[in-house]
Amino acid sequence: MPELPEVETIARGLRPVLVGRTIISMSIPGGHLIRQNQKLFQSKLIGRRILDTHRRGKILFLELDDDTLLAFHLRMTGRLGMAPTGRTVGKHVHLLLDLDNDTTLFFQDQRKFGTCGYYKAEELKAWPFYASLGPEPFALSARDFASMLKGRKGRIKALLLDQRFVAGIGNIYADESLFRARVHPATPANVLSPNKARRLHTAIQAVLHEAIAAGGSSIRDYRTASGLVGSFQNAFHVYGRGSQPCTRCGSLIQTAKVAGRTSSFCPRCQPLS
DNA sequence: AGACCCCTGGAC
DNA sequence: GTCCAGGGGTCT
Repeated sequence: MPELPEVETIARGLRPVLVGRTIISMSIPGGHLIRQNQKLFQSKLIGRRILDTHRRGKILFLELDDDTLLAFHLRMTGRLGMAPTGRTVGKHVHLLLDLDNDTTLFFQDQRKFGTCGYYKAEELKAWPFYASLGPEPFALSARDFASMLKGRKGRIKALLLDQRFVAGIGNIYADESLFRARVHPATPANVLSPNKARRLHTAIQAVLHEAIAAGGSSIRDYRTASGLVGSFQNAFHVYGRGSQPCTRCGSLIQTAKVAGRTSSFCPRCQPLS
């Protein structure tokens, strides 16, 4: 599932092949997943040059040359990739942007949870989800993180998954960060000791950095912009490892629903204090 | 805080 | 055939 490291990997992979290219034609098979009127969408995008790519939380942006942006949210199974123009890309393709060098950017999404939206830069803050995003994890100091936990009675796992609290973390990286910090996912945020809060902050940044360096985690669907699998799934300690032995202590990894999500943790390394 | 919804396909 | 995966929206 594309979370921060996967979206960052895609944004970096697309940058060298998209920057400077102009959109010369496009198609919207099926018409799903586009947040705006299709004709309007089409009339705005043809002729636009792509200036850069960037990521905010789990959103991937293409910056266009008239101070507008194309925003992709890949949700569960969304995928962005490049192909020679005209080549059949496969099933579940919802948007094709043909570029001026006989390549095509495609947006594929088996489960159709993903979205694509077109925004004027100054109108972006009118998108409620974007406007309410919390800080980027790498821009968050340990001190600020600790103070954000104060007064939050909810469970720490729910908070990590809340994009308004901190942007970009999903189920995989929440579980892996909590394991590394030795914090139980159901711990109320406001009872975390200063020491544990600091460990968790360190763990989040380390896990995300390592996952980006590994090109993300490929459980099933995720691929980089050039179609490669990531490798961070090989470094998982808890995610998807229910009833397998803990890599640290050998206890069996447990699973439980926390914040409506399957959560994997080591009952011995991550005691509920 | 939890339930349901969106959607498809893999596991059983 | 049933269950499950889960990001975000919405409703209770």
